[in-house]
Parts: sequence; C-alpha cells; structure tokens
Amino acid sequence: MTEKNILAWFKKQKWKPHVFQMETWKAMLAGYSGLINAPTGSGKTYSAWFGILLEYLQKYPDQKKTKPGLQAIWITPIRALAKEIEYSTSRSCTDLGISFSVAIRSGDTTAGQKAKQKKQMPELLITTPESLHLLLAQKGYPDIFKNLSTVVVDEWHELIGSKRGVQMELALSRLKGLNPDLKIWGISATIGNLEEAKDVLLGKYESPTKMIRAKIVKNVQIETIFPDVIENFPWSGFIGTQLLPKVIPIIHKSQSVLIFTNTRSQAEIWYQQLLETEPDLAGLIALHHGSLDQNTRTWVEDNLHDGKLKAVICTSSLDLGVDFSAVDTVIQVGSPKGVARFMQRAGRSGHSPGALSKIYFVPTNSLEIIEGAAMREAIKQNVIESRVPFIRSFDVLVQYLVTLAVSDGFEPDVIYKEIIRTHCFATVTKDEFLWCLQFITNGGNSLQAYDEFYKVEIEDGIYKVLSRGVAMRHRLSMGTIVGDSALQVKFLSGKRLGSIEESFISKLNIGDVFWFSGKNLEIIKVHHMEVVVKKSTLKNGKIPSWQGGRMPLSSQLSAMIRYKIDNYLANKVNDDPELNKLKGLFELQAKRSHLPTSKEFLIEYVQTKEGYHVFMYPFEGRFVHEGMAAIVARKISEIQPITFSIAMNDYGFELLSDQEINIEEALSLDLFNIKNLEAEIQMSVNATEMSKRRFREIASIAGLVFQGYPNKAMKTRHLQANSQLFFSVFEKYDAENLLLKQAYDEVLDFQLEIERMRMAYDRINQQSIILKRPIKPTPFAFPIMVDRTRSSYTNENIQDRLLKMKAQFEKDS
DNA sequence: GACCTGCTGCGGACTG
Repeated sequence: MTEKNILAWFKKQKWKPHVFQMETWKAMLAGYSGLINAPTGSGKTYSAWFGILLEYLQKYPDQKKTKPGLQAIWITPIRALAKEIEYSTSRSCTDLGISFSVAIRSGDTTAGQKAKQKKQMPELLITTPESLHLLLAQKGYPDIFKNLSTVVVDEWHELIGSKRGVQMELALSRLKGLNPDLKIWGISATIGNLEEAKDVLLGKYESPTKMIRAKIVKNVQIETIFPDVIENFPWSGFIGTQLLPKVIPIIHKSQSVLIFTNTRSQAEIWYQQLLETEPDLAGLIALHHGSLDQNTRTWVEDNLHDGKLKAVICTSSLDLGVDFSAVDTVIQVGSPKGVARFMQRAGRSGHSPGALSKIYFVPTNSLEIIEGAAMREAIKQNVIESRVPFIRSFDVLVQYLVTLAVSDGFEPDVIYKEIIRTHCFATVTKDEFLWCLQFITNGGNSLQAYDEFYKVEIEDGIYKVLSRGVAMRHRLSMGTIVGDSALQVKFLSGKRLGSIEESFISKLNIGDVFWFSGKNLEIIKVHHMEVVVKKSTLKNGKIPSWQGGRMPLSSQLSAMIRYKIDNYLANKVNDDPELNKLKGLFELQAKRSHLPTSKEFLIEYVQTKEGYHVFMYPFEGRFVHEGMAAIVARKISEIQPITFSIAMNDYGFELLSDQEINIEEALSLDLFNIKNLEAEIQMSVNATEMSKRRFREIASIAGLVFQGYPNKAMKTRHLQANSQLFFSVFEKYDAENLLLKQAYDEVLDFQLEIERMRMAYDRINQQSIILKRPIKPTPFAFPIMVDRTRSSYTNENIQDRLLKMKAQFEKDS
C-alpha cells in the first residue's frame, strides 16, 4: 500500500488531487508543520488526511499486524463536523483496504465507548479542544500520546480569536513537550492575518514550518434586494420583513435556501411571517438557532443535508458545519457586519470547487443598502478581517494548570518552559507563573482563609489534585465557553424545545402565549429553571429576545462604506445599483446637512423638542463609538456643567442634553486631539463596571465560581453575584491579582476596541471637520435617535428621569 | 413619520 494506491483510488473516484493537496502530503512526510489555507469545498480535509495516512503506511507497511495506537488527532471546533470527518476518513480506509481505525471523542461519546478507547485508542482520534483537555486530565495520559505524530486543527480561523484558541495552544504545548517531533497542521479559511495564525498555532519551536495556500478562487456574486420605492423604506429598524415578499419568489425558484439573520428573535420573526404569508411552505421550511433544542437542530441539519427542506432560517448556528450540498441559494438579512462572515455564509452554497457562490443581501433599513456595495468592493479588493489572538489569558492558564494537576500532576519548571513557547503566554514572567501556582494552591493573597481554594497540593515538588471532589468538579467545568444560564422550555410530555432567558419569561404570566421554536406556546407553569408549555391556538404571542453578544461592524467593512460614499460623490455609481438606489436618501442628507467625503468628519447639531443633540459619524462600529461618545461628553462637560444621554449605532453616535451645547467652543478645544487614550478612557468610561461584568467569564474559566452540575444550572443572578463578590474582594485586598487585571485589559481590547479607536482618532485628526446645524434630524441621525428611545428603560435613563422629576418638583415648590 | 436587535462554540472517570 503506497502513495500509488492512493492516487489510483482518487482516479477511481474520478477525482484528481489538487496541487495544494499533494503539496501538503509532501510537506507532512518531510516532517514539516504548517498551515493550509483553502476555501470550503476544495477538499481540504483530504489534504491533511492523506498526509496522515501516507505517513502511517510508510512507518508501518505491515499495518495489519501492528497496533501502534494513537497516531494522529484531528481537532474540530464543533461536534457536528466530527461526524463528517469520521465518515470521510473511515470510508477512505475501507475503500483502500487499509486497517486504520478512526473514532470520535466528544461530549456525545458514551461511557462505554470511552472505556473501549481507554483499552485501545484508535489510530485517528477526532475530538474537540475541550475533550482533548479532558484527556490531559486523565491518569497516565502521556502513555496515550506516546506514538502520536500529527495533530490537525481544522477550522483554525474559528478558534484563533477566542479563548478556545488559547486552550488549543496550551494542549499543543503539552503534546509537543511530550513529543518534540510532533507535527502540527492547521486548516484555515482566509483571514487577514494568516501568517500570524500559523505562528500562533505552531508556537515557538525550531521545527520547519510551511504555509500552503490552495490557489482556488472563490467567485462570489452579491445581489441586493431592493424595495421598489426607497421613499417608503424605513430609515431605521433591523428586522427587514418589509422585503419578505421579494424573498418568497427566490425561495420558490431555488432548490434549497439558507436565510441567515443576525439574531435569534429575528429568525423566529422571519419564520413566523414566512409561514403566514406563504402557508404552502409549511413542513418545507425550518428554523435553526442556538437556543433551540439539540434534537430539533439535528433534525433540521439532517433534512437539509438530504435536500428535504426548501428553506432554513438560521443564525450563525449554521455558519460552520456539515456540507449542505443541496443548498444552492444563500440570503443574508441585515448587515453582515464583516467581510469574512459574509464570505463564509456565501460559501455555504455552490460547494464544488470553482462553483459560483451567489448570495442575496436583504437590507433592513435605508442606509444599510450601502453595505451591499461595500461588501462587493471588499471582495473585489480582497480586503478581509483579521482574527486577533488572545494574549495573557491567565484564566485559561489557571484552568490548564489544575487540569494537569488532576491527572498525574506536573513539575512547574517543565510546564513553565512549555507555556512560554506559546504565543499567548510568551511574555509571562516567572513571578507571574508563581502567582498562578499560588493561586491554585491556596487561592492567592486574598482567599487564603477559604480552603475550597486549596485545590492543588505539592508532593515532592509535583503539583497534584488529591481530592476526588475537586477533580470531579474541575472536569465538569473545563472549557472556556461560559454560557448564560437559561430556562428550559418543555412540553408536558417532557419533550424539550430549547431555552429562553429569565428576563423574558419574568415579564409573562401563567396562561400567556409566546412564540418560540416556530410555535405558539402557552405557559402552564414555571419552576426549577423550567418553563412547561402546551401548544396554543392563539395567533399572536410575544417573541422572546436573547441578550447575546453584540457584534460591531468590522473596521474593514466600515472603511468600504466610507469608500462607497466617496464613489457616490464622485459619480462613480455604475457598478453598484445600491448607490443609484440611495440617491434620494443621500440627496436629502446633503440638503438637510451634508454628505461627508472620506476626507471630512461630519458633526450635526440639532434642536428638537427632546432637547439638544450632537451627532458625530466616525463610521467605526458601535464599540468604538461607545468609548468615543463618553470621551467627547466628558470633554464638553469640562467647559460647561452638563449631562448627556448617549446613544450610538455602527455609523455614529449622539449626545443629547436638555441644555444648549456650545458646540463651537467645544470644537475649539480640539476634541479629537488625544494624547493618552488609555487615560482618557479611564476618566470617561466606567471601566470598573464594565470589567466587573467581564469578570464573570474569567471567574468561571479560572474555576472561582462553579457553574453547577449538568442539567442543574445555577441561576444567572447567583453566578453574577458570586463573581462580583470575588471582583470586589480582589479590588479591595489584592489589586495585583492577575485575573482582575485581565478583566480590565479585556475591556480595553474587546469591549472598547482601543486599538481601533486609536486608528479612528488618527483618521479624524486628518479629516476636516464639517459642522452643520440641520433644522430636522437627518437620515444619518434618525436611526441613532430611534436606538436611544428604544432603550429608554435602562438604569441610566431611569436616573435621568428621576433627575427630571426632581427638577420638576423644585420648579413647582 | 419612519422602531419588534444583539451570534456561536464544549462538557467526569475513578475505584471496587
């Protein structure tokens, strides 16, 4: 059995291996580590898989007699993908007559299967980052990995920008420590920082590395769905069902459609309205998002795979995963927020190499139409976002150290040398590492009085967990994904439908009806984190919303939007029907105020019956705007005592006050000349409050708070309260706590996007400021104003209201 | 006059 046989097999399959695949095999056989960059549907799995197989055949030509144990590990970020990899790898073994066993190890793996694996590991183990760490927490784990020669990390672009990526780096550092010859291969879709992605994955070792790029062009065609009359299209809003009548014919003429929405509630709304307008589609369309029960989701995936569904309305839950070859059309509803995401979604259709991926873009408000043109330009210019890797994530490090202590225990010196070879922990000093050791042995400076934090003990210099209880709890809470605890929705029969948030259900009573999982449901009772429901015959129910993550518009896409406005102003509208369509709106913006070129920075000052508004439009995504708005507000309040309420969206922000604002004077202060951005932020933003919220995740990953046993989730407010308690204790007694510092750093890096803010300030300082005083709010301003009124029940506004009431009271008396 | 925001991912095994 040689390479020849494999090539012959390919021939039999009528499949000619691509150059990049052969390149990969060669590099793997020559002992390289590396990163493969290939689009989905190009055969990237086989590129790495046959490398593994060929090496195995070379090492053990007589494979039928030898049982060398675990040869390779294949990491996938989601379980659904594991099944697909298992299918294609084991099928090719059967076809080729090679004795090479393949098995999955994930949360789905039964105890029996695990026991079997323990006796005899397969040659290829397909697993997740979390399950790999669980293996590292087993007694005698080095034995499992002793013959391991290759680790493949699939979809590395998905992991690199998250703490799961950090977890991966740590596991690899250990495996590399056990076996210095270990080869590591990543597979990644195109991202802006591929070279960095490779370096982060492979760590700092001497071994030779290679980047392999499949030069396969993915043709993406974007078609924006327009309203007939732009004048009737709303200026704000994010649901977009106005255009539903135009989406229906697309569904009918397609074989199978994926409709991506940005939020779970939006998916529910679209599903509901689609059924209402087109009852014939009942049974042919389905819903898929992260809060639906796993069984429902699997059913949808299977039927989509088999081509039995005409359309599925989904969220990012179907961004990744199984190959849905039946899908020939993709629709994106609302802003795609970023180029990479949009490309990923577009790629879910037209799966064969070289095939055209067509994606329809359905804008949900007028201004958003421009994003269709911006996206087309980004793809033309090949502009794509980077995924920034985490650094110095001490929460993950602390968890990892306990993991190793749960197994056979570890020697600190050995592990320190390994972790500083990772990208994430390269700058960790000996002292910082000692801090981590202390933290896991006695809780650090402030928790020494509580023995529950004496998790790890030292025996002959080896750090070990001796308590079975600590070990069990640790195994249960491994991983870096901290979910929001939610209530389970169930029928009386016990059938699960999915989960919704406490805050939503608390607004309803027994007997009320809500729409969820594509059904109208009546509440029978709520107890023990469960909502028991029955089907309702009522037509209308409230639709739940979930407090998920908020994704800002990417800076690449923002830049393209500014560029497209320039194009419009320069009359270069030929390639983009979007710009033609926006003519009326842009003319109104120019008439009432001004349409800024990319060399201009527009500020609008408007008086309405609500008060005095200042609008600014950096077009830099809502996170940056949040920070900028706070800084501008503070600077203005230095010249006149004034309070503002602040609102923002992805295009700009608003400061509103009931007092007149001396905007000229404020501008003369050089509002945007920032010398020390970090200091400005500290003075303007309530960083402590933001960090406190951020700390919940860190406390959970670091094992400070226990999330509860499976299926017995703790209430969100308990978790929140516990982590806040630790936060306050550390603030008071342990200011040097590395986890505390990490919370502050994460707020600056991810919540306020400080680097991006810095670039935005640099740009604004190059621009000329255009101040306009429109009589009425402009098309740019309107969506931001609406955003503010919508959130009028936040604490901040209650405070405002109280103040107003107080003022009123003073006036009356 | 325009309004139904807020994603995804994972998950015990030891001892008798």
